[in-house]
Amino acid sequence: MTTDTKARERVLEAADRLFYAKSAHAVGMDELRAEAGVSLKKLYSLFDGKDALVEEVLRRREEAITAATMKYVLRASTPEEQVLAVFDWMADSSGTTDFRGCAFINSYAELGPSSERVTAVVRHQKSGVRGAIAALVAATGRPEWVADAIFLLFEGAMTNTAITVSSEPARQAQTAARFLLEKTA
Amino acid sequence: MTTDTKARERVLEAADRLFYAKSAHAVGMDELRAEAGVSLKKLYSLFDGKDALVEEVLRRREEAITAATMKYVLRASTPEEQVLAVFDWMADSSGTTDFRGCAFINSYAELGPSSERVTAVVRHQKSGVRGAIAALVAATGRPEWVADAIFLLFEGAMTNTAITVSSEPARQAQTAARFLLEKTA
DNA sequence: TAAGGTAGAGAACGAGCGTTCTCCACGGCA
DNA sequence: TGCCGTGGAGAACGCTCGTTCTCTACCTTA
Repeated sequence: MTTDTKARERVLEAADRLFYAKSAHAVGMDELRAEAGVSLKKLYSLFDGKDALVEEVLRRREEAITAATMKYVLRASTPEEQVLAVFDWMADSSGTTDFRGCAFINSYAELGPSSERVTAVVRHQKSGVRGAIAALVAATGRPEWVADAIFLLFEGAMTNTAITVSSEPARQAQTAARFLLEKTA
Repeated sequence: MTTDTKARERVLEAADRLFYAKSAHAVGMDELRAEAGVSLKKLYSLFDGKDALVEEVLRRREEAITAATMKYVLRASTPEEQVLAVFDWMADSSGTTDFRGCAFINSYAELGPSSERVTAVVRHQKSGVRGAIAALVAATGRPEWVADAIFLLFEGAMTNTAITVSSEPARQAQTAARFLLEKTA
């Protein structure tokens, strides 16, 4: 049904926004119901409870973030600039006041110990990001350890842009990544 | 009273261990009471509720981590090796199976949105680590942006050693930091 | 020994949660 | 028009949690 698909999307959008902003355990199903504009009955007919909803939100966000970052990457012309573009995405994203860092790291911190499935989704996203950066770096002809370093700079900058509420860490990471690319040319 | 001091320390030690391992909201006050071997009455006579306990645990952990890391740093002979020693601490720490990454990032993810005080403690720890690394790097004569980069490598490696359950990220970050120091000599 | 105070064990309380159930209004169809 | 099924609103349920209260045993002291 189209109405079901739309309601589903409204729930996922609201859940993504609320879980990310307030952490999952701080968002009740009733608050989510109100935000999505559906009844509790429909909510539970669309999803198998809160745990399943959290997992689906994370999987959906993984796709959305990948797509958003790729927009920045593909806009760049040289392979080196493509690598550095991921930090432009981060700097722009952290400009919004509701930036809270990496949703996967956050979910791992909150739910990882109690949910093997959340842990699996988080590991999947991390290996995906690492692989994507590795591919971009490989296209520049640099060795793999440079990709490892840039991935870790990316991860460190994600958490610290959130904590410091500033895009500075994103720019600092970009500066370091540029240096690594230059000195390994 | 000595008995109060000892009970206090037992509670803090148990709280630190349990909160870190399972996240704060997943640990009940009764579980904590059992683990610390005190009565609920004593627990509430020693601390002003769970929120205050979480904050005190974080402050205590900040001191403990700083001291533990400094042991590694002071063991090294040259300024450059002192900088790199922080990654030895991380690699060794992540060897324990109960390593869960940075307790401050984890707490920020879980409690930051709902607790301004937790956020303040986390910011304090992050600026402390950043300042400590900056001081070590300054002692080597390198520019400050190198310190920024090494701090972000450190942060990224902390989360990813936990998620991947491996000390590889710590070593990768160390390799990158060594490269940065060499090329800015 | 008797009294009083202290501390532990754990019951009790109130709130909030995830989830299910009840009730009713409404719309399609014979 | 009368019936049935669908879906929404929100009450209800069972559970867990943080916090407080009650009761009792024990230790101290006059």
